[in-house]
Amino acid sequence: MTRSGSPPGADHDHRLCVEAAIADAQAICAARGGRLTALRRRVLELVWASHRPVGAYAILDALDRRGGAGAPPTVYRALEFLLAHGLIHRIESLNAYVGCSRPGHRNAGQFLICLDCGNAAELDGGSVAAAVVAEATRLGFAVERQTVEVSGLCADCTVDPEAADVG
Amino acid sequence: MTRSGSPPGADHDHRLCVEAAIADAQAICAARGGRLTALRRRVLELVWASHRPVGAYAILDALDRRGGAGAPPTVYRALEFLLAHGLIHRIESLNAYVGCSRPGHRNAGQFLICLDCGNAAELDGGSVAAAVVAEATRLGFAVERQTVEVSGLCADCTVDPEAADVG
DNA sequence: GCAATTTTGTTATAATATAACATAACACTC
DNA sequence: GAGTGTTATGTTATATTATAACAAAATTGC
Repeated sequence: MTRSGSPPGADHDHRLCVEAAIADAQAICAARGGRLTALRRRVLELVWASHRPVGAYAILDALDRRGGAGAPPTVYRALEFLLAHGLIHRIESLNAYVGCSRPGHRNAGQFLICLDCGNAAELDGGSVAAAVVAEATRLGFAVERQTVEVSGLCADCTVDPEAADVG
Repeated sequence: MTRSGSPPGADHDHRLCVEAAIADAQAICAARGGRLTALRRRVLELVWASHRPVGAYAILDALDRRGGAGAPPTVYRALEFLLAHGLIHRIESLNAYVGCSRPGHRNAGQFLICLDCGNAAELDGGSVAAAVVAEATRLGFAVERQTVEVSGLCADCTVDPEAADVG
C-alpha cells in the first residue's frame, strides 16, 4: 500500500509503509492523549508486517517469538486500542486485521482483498460510500457504519499471478 | 422482509415470509437437483424464524428443543447447503445467517442491519454493486464477490425505537 | 434387492474471542 | 519522592464459532 491509498503494488519499499504507519500512530496518539505503549506499537508493527490481513493468533505467535507477552487478551486489547484510534481495521470476512492506510481520514473502511496474494487495499474514494448512503436513505435507514469487503483479483495477480507475494 | 426486498416493517405477517421462503427453496432445489431434506428444511425455517441474523449455535439449540439432531456439523452442513443454493446469506460482521429474500436473483448480498431491532434488510438495488465494480475496475481489480454490511437504524427504529421486535 | 452415492450422526478438536481478577506501570498531587 | 488514583498488562479460565475425520444410515438408480 503506497501512502496514496492505491493498491500495494508488487515493488514498493514496504519499510516506508511501516515507518509512516508508526509515525502517524505517534502523531494521532499524541494529539488524542492515547498512549502508544511498547506493546501496542509492536502489535501495530506486526499488523503492518504486510498488506495481508493478519489474525490475532498469528500476532500472538509473532509476539511470543520476539519474546513478547503470552495470552490472547494481550493481543486483543492492543488490537482494540488500535481499532479505537483508527490505526487498524478489522476485516470481518477474514476475522483478521490490517493497517489503516490513511489514519485520521475517517475513511469508511472499504477493502479490495485479493484472493491470490491476499493483499487488502483500502479504498478512499467516496463513491461507494455515497451509493450506500443514498440507497439506505431511500429506505429510511440511518447509516452508522459500513463494512465493504470485496474479494477478487488485484491488478498484479491478474497480470501475473506469481508476482504478488509482497511484504 | 416483504417479498419486494424492502425492509421488514413492524407489521407484516411473517408466516407469509416463511411460507414463501420454503416454496422458493423447494422450487430451486427441484430445478437444480438439490435435496431439501427434512433437516435442511427445518434449518431453513429456523433461519427464517425472524429477520434477524441467527447464529449456528442458536439454530442448534432450537433443533435440540424440537427433538432434532445434536452436534455442530449437523447445522453447519445444512447451512452450507443452503448457502450453496443461495437460500440464505452469511452476515460476516455477525457470524450469523439470514434468509435470502430473493433466492435465484443473484443479488450481491448487501444488507442494512439495524442496531436496535437487529433486523437485516437485503438490498436489491444495483447502484451500490455498480459503484463497487466501477471503483474496483478503476484500480485494475477484478471483483469476484462483494460483502456489503451496513449497520445503523432502520426506519421503524428511527421513528419509534420500541416498535421493532418483529418476528 | 444391491451397489453407489449422498446425507446424517458422532467424537474430537481447531480457531477466534472475552470474562474476571491480579499485578504492574504510569501520572498526578502534595 | 511517597502516596494515590488511573491505566495498562499479566494470568487463568472459559465462551463462541467452526471444521476434521470417520461411522452409520438413508436415498437413488439400476
